[in-house]
Amino acid sequence: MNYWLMKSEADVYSIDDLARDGSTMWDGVRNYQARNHMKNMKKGDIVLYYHSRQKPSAVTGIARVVRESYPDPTQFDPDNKYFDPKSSEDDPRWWLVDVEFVRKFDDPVGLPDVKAEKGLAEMVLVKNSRLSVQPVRKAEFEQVLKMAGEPPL
DNA sequence: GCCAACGTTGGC
DNA sequence: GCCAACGTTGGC
Repeated sequence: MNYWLMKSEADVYSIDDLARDGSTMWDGVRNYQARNHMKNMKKGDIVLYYHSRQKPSAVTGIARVVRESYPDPTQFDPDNKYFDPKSSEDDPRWWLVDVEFVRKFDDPVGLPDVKAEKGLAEMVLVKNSRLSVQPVRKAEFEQVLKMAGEPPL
């Protein structure tokens, strides 16, 4: 089983929205690296849920992959903001997964805390702040859980 | 709200 | 195939 981190802006789709909906399509990713990570996700993989562009940005909970990659339907819809005229149903360019709610942290782990933690210095989140879907090492996942004061999964 | 870092596009 | 121009992300 693998671990990942996925970013969302809290006012666009927060961990509370995911808790309410139960599960969601992770649509709208238009970055090849992020897409490739989603293509590699397996059912049951665990996801750290991260809120970006807020004060402070923070890991706010945990989600789980419930459906492995399939074409992002928004790329084919001309009325959708994520429409991609260069993509086709025969050869889709963008793929996504479905994730389900697992847990919301009572005490989110803020980015400054992540950066201050020596054991997390190699996290993609610290090294490349722009990637919206990124791999996480098992030890990193466990460290973040510990910092949140959360019991193991 | 600013702007640095990064990714993509397109002219040549 | 290079690289300047442009657009977007996201920390601050």
